[in-house]
Amino acid sequence: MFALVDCNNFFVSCECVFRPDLTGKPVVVLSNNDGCVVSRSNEAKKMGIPMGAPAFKYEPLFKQHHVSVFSSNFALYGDMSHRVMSILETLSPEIEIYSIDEAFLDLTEFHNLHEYGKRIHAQILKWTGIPISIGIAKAANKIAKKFLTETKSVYVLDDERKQDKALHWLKVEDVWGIGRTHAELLRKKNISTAYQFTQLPDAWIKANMSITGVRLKHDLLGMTVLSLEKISDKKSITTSRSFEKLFTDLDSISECVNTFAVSCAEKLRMDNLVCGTVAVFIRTNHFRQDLPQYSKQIVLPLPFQTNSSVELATFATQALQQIFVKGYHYKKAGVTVMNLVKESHIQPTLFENSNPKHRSLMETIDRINGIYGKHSIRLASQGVHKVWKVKQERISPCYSTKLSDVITVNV
DNA sequence: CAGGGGTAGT
DNA sequence: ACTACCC
Repeated sequence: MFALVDCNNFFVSCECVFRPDLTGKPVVVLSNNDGCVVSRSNEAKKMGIPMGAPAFKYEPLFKQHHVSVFSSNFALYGDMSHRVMSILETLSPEIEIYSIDEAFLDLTEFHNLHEYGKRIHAQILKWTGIPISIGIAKAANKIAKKFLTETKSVYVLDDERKQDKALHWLKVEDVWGIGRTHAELLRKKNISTAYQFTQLPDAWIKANMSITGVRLKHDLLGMTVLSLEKISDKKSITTSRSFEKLFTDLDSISECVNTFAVSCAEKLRMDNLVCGTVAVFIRTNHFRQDLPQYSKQIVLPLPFQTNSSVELATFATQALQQIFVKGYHYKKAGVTVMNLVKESHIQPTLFENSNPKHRSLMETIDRINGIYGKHSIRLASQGVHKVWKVKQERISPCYSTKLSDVITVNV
């Protein structure tokens, strides 16, 4: 038996741990740049604020109903996630961390699973303040997440009857693995429950939803025995941002792309990885239907594997020059590094002998930036005056990761 | 005035 | 290159 543990309204719950006065009130957390709603308290959900709602459109509603609005504080959420996961690690012999707020546990060796689930729930709540939901089922599939998490805090699907009931109850659009497009397709075919989906012929599913759809059907029917997946190595790293305004000139975008490339290089070095390929994309604002649209990505294989900020920035700039077209208003760009390899497994090339390039220079820069702040030393190509900033007007303190933000308790 | 970071399949 | 999906 496996458990799926899911933190309830995770980002909002993190904020409420340190603001208990907000418990039971409408609270939302916004995405980067204060763009969209990405986490909602139950009260905010009840008010009809949808997931992904653009903040500017809902500003009047926030005001009117005194909704507490927070910018995203990933230092806080990352730390709270780490706390939850480390406790879970002590409660199960094996755990697969699926995302910042979800994990699978192997409970094979435990008896009285309902009881054990309640114990996990109580301990996480008491030690972190985060409420969680736990679904326990035969396979580590994501079968009825909704069923498991919306009925009560612990739900055990331990026999055929309950499994079947879940399939009938679960709306097809709520199945993990069925997104907007396929949900609509299935609706048109009058398929509304997960059970009805499992009754479709494999051939139809394969033709319309590809091999992943067929696998999903088999997972739902319990035909596949899944187990905890090895936490796999990262396959790519992306840094991308929307710009604060529309850019039309190559120079401005180039400064951004250089900064993204440097950020990717830093992430690579943090994981002791090098990359063999870099990709760059740029795109216009697709909400502006009054402006001509353009979106392009280019993939550039590198002549040698590297994690040097200097090299990656140089190659990313070259790539950008190949896809930049004058005359468009650009809104977003990004850099992705791929073909990641451990630094210790570098394939030496015939004509390059200092791999990864600039090693000691990068170590020095990382150390200095670690002491004096992120962009203390940067490439001139990142822009001399420009400091990259995201809109975060309503960010909460870093209660648990920054000494000066630790709360004071008056006794 | 509308996010960012991933994976997999065709 | 593009689509669909996940959080």
